[in-house]
Formats: sequence, C-alpha cells, structure tokens
Amino acid sequence: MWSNHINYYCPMRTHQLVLAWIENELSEGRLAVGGRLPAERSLAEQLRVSRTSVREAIRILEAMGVVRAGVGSGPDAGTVVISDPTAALGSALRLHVATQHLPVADIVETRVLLESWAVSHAKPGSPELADASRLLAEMDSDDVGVDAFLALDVRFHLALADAAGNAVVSAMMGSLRESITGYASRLTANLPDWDATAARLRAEHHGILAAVQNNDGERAAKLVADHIEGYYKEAGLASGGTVPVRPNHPVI
Amino acid sequence: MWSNHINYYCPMRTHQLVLAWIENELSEGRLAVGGRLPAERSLAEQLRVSRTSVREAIRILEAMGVVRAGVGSGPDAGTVVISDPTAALGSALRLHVATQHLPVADIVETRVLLESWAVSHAKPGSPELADASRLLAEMDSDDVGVDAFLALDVRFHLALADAAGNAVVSAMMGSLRESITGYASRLTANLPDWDATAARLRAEHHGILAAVQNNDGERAAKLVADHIEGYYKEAGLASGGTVPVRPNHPVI
DNA sequence: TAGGCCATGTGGTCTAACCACATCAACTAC
DNA sequence: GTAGTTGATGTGGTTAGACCACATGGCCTA
Repeated sequence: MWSNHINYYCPMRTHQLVLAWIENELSEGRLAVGGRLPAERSLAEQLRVSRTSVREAIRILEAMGVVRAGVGSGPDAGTVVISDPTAALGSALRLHVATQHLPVADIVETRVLLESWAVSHAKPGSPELADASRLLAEMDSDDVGVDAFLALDVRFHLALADAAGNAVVSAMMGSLRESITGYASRLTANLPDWDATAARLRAEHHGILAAVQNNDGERAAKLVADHIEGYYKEAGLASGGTVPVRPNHPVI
Repeated sequence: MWSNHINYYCPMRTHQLVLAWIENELSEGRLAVGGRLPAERSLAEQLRVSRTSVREAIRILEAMGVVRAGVGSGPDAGTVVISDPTAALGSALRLHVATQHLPVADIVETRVLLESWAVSHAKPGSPELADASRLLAEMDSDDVGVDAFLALDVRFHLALADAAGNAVVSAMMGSLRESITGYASRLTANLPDWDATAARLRAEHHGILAAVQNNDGERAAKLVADHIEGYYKEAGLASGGTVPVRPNHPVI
C-alpha cells in the first residue's frame, strides 16, 4: 500500500498509523490520563488522514479502556484519556469465551490462582480490607436478595484482590470475573438450597478475611481456593458449554 | 439517541449493535473459528447500518484477536474468525503501560506468579516440554547472538507456560511478555557481562526443566521465580520509567 | 494449449454532509 | 437589573457514495 499523497511505502493501515501516534504521545508523556485528544477533525488534519481512520483508531482505544469519548461540550465532552485495563481484558476474555476457545474451567482455575496469591500477599492493615469488611457486613443483612448478594460478593472478592497492591493482578481478576458473570448468575439457578449456600458463603468469607487480617496468608490462600472451587462444584460448572445471549452487554 | 428509521430508544451506539450481533452469532455457534463473517457491505445492509459502523465493530474485533481481515479474493480474503487472546491482552497491557498506570514491576511480579504456577502444574510428559528442551539445545549453541538468545528465551518460557494446559494462563503469560518486550531488550544493555549472564541463564533453564520433568513442581516454581527476579534485578529494572518509542509496533 | 486480460468481489480509504448534544454568550422580556 | 430564551459553536455519531489496491477465476486470444 502507498500512503496517500506521499511517495513512500507504508505497510501500516491508516488507523494503525493513528494508533502508533497516540501510543507514542502516551509513552512520551505528552498525553496522560485525564488529558484530551485533539478533536477528531483536527487530528485527522494534523496526521493527514481521514476522519474515518482517526475514528477507527479511537474505537480501538475505547475498547481497550484507554480513552472515553463524549459528545457535546464541557468537561465530559471530547475524547479523554482514561485507564481502565479491566474493561479491555474483560471484553477480550468474554469474546474468546464466546468463540469457545477459552474453556470456562480454565478461567475459574486462573481465578483461583490469582486470588489465592492476592490474599496471601495482602497487607493486613490495608484500606481495601476495611472495604471488604464493610461489604461482608452488608451481606450479613437478612434483607439482601440473591442478586444483591452476588453483586456484593463480586465486590468483596475484588476488594481482596486489590489489597495485594498489584494493579495487573487486580485488573486480571476483575476481567476474569466480568467474563464469566453470565455463567455465575446462571449457575445460581442450579443450587438446590440458596439459603444454605448463602449461609456457608458468608461463613467462608469471614474466615478468609480473618485469616488475611491475622497475616496468615497461607491459610487464607487455601480457604479462598476451597471457597471458589466449592461454589462452582456445588453449582455444577459445565465446562465448554455455550454462553447465554446478552444483547445489552456491549463490548465497551 | 434514536435508532435510525425506527422509533424506539436505543442507548447503544451503532457499532456496538454490530458487535452484539457478532458476539451473539459466536455464542450461538452459528459463527465459529475458521468461519467467515458476511462481507462488510452485506452485513451493513443486513443489520440496516452503514458500512462505517460495521467497520468500526470489525476493527475492535480485530484488535481483540477475534477476527482477521484480508483483502482480495481467495482463502485469505474476507473477514474470518480466529482466536488469538494473547494479541488482545498484550496490546491492552502495552497501552496501559504506556499510560503509566500499570507499573512494570507489577507486570514482572504477575509474570513470576503465573509462571511459577505453570511450572508447578506442568505435566512431565507433555509435548510442550519436549519443545522447551529443543529450544534449550538451540540456546546452548555458541553462535547464537544476543537477540536470537532472547527470542529463544521468550519461546522457552512460553512453552513452559503452555505445558500446564491452561489456555488463560498461557494467553496471559504471552501478553505479559509482549507488553514488556521493549523493556526487556533495553535492560540487556545494562548487563555488565552478557556472556556470563547468558551462561547463568542457560544453567538455570536446564535446572528448571529438569525439576519439571522430575515432577518436582515445588522446586521448579522456586527456581523459575528466582530466575526471573534475578534477571530483572541484575539488569536493574526501573519501575515506572518511560517506554521507548516503537513506531513500527502496531496494536494489532 | 498457453498466455494474457478483464470482470468480480473483497477490504481500505477518503470526502462531504447531516444529526444530537452540551455549553456559553448574546439577546430579549419582564 | 435580572431571568429566561435563543442561537452560535464545537464535540462525537452516523450515513452515503465514491474510488483504490488486491486476488481470484473465467474468458478470450494467439
């Protein structure tokens, strides 16, 4: 392919040129989180490409959780740099689960691996553990429904993961959870007795948190592994099955 | 936003509609790896959207490693479904490293975690270990340059990760490696004596592989952790530093 | 029969136009 | 003077239509 207007060979597609430019701006520090990209029309003119190509690049960055695009005027408008690795990893994992080339069993296994490491490396006094404790208190309330309980459960486990202080592990944990949320909620229907299960989960949560706060990382790791594997075993994890339709669950 | 031609509220952007349709086709099994998407113009007509929106969706899927687009006619032409989770995760991680919201130290730590788990769960007789052994033999040759050695090193560690048989861990390992390749090769320049380092790395590789083949997962995990941490420590990992420019390193 | 050539269909790119939206400044009515 | 209205401006979102390079395959010619 020959780059338009210019007479030298260009193996890149145009939107990749734009991506490379933006990534370079990020690397060089001229563009940082919270900063704004030039308007699409300006950027197109600046890079001598069409607005179409600029938009394709921005769509990719948006799907990667690197930028957020907003219409209108004001602080929420324009294309601003963010940093949401979880969104990108989650979408990618979910799509590949849909192609059935990433077995759900492998995702669960990886989750056990990451979360075990996280609880065994969590700092006992970290604020994330205080959040986790608050979430447990909410879950102990009698008037939480199944959906609310599961939502709190997700936040509890993410708080545990965050307590280890590793951004990559946190992002991967979040993305793994996101990619199998559909499964998890369907699995709940398989449970013979939700109330009994909920009571057990509550007790296990408290045990895990106590172990972490007592600085007993090894015990916490074992407890959390049993906790996760036990839940999926009880609910009957069907590895390699099909994913339910989620029409209102966009990639971004 | 009101969906064009139709009089009901539609909170999705048009390209997300296309993404949802394609993800649904994948989930329902009507589209599988190796299959082909309808031509962009056909798909646009079928979904009553513009070709631009279809293309934006395909760009995202391409960046996610879910499809591959080829021009012309014949078997390599058209948009065909693939499954390359590593590409997606790697691009995402690299971009977020560029935004300096994912510390390189966290990536290295995560790599240690995943790879330790992988070697401790690798099956001693798996074919991936035979590949790893072949790679070690190549690395033992005297006439391999630094770059070739590092390339073989990457493949050796990926083979180890694959031996555990978890697709998610393999993909994450590959993406972590990809996201810090720039760093790793720059770090080499910091080494005081490459020949000595290479000799040490060779010996450590053989030790790791031997432990795996002897079914001593615990020892293999410790060796691989020391191996990785030792290398980065010797080369002087600068956490939070800036990434060098890679103009010919497209996202896809 | 062998070679060249063009019709066909693919993705890649560009242009130009319109829309919805959000802000802000200027203007108008009270 | 103040409050409300209104329009200009600039943003991303979407569309239509055109042209290009490319790869195949069938047709036609020598």
